[in-house]
Amino acid sequence: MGRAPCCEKVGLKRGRWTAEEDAILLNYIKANGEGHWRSLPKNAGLLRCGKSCRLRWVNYLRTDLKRGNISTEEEDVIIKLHASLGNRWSLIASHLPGRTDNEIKNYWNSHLSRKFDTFRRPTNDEPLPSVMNLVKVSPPKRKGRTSRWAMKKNKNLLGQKKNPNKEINVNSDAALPPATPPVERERSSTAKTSAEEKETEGRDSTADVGIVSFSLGKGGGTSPSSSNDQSIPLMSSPSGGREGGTTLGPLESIDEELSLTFNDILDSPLLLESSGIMNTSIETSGDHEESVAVGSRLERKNGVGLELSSPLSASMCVDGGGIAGSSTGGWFSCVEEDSVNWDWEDHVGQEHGHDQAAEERNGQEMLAWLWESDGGEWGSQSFGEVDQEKENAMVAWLLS
DNA sequence: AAATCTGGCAACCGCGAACTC
DNA sequence: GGAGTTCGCGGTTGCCAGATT
Repeated sequence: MGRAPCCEKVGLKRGRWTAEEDAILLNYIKANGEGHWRSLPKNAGLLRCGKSCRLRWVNYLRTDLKRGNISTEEEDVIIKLHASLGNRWSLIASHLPGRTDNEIKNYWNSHLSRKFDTFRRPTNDEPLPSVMNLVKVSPPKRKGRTSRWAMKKNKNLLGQKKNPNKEINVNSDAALPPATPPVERERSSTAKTSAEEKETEGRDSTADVGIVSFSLGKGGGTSPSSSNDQSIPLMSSPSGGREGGTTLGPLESIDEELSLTFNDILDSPLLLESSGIMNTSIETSGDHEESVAVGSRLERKNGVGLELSSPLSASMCVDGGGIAGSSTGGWFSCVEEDSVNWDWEDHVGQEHGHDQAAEERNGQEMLAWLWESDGGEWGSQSFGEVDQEKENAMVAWLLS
């Protein structure tokens, strides 16, 4: 079915909205309510496309919009939800009252995706480095403007400058936001500033290489495992570490306190002093421990699989019921974004003879395992505690 | 002081789903 | 049930501020 243009575009104004147009639109919606976007411009006397009016309202004029910085808490939510939901900005925005999908999308594209690019997954053409270098090498010096983060930093140091030529508010009505104001995303916490500084430093200077170590603690526990005894907790099972199996579900179900965000890693002194080697230790139940060096070796023993989806998150699964030897040890990824997802199977799996057929087999095994609840069918036990793990795994697996 | 360059963000575009008649 | 319309979403574009050369 074809789609008619939302409106006649001839003679319509485009580009930035003026304060006057904002006032007209705002007053009209106040009087008549939102909706009927197609007829709204005509009724309101605006020479704008209905879609444009809607967008302006949704992204800017709505009175319930939160103005100002994206807080670190919001940023963490964005990161986690993006890892879980992907680029479903409207869904992500629905978890952040007062934030619009466009705002979040822009924030992700301009702030967060760049961070993740640092840790991007190697392309097929690129050989997997024997050591995962987490520290950026200094790029060629570039001409032109520095990053806005650096600018903000400078602003903080030098004092706030005025922004002289932004549009003025059309009236004094407090309900009417200024038209296209400068939105200063001053970072609100010292931790964030610290991360930004690291980011800037990482770009502008040649970093020495150090060692990054962290451990995967089961049930929220952190098990110091690296040679320098420094470890930071990665995401842990929301169910808290039951003997015989730990599976991470979708990110939203993960205990906030136990999840490691990208900022946590960036903020970690471990990264600052890093040499690029990530030593990952998994302590599953106390009776055995697995250690892998990220990017170089992945040992898969005793049915333990590890998938480090990205430096943002790592998930592990412990064989507890019949999927031993699975070459898809990481049953699902909490990160859907390809550029972010560091899929062990692409690299390590080959080393271990991983192939497509095996992957399909494992998918079937996964299904079989999930199906084989005690009652033999879904719902027979209404997913008690024992099956919650499987349910989570199934949901994540299907999402992936 | 001018030119160059880049990041950030507002706005646009096109598609598909949902809705209406 | 089908055609037309509206809405909402995600990707992309282009303007602008301002640091650097």
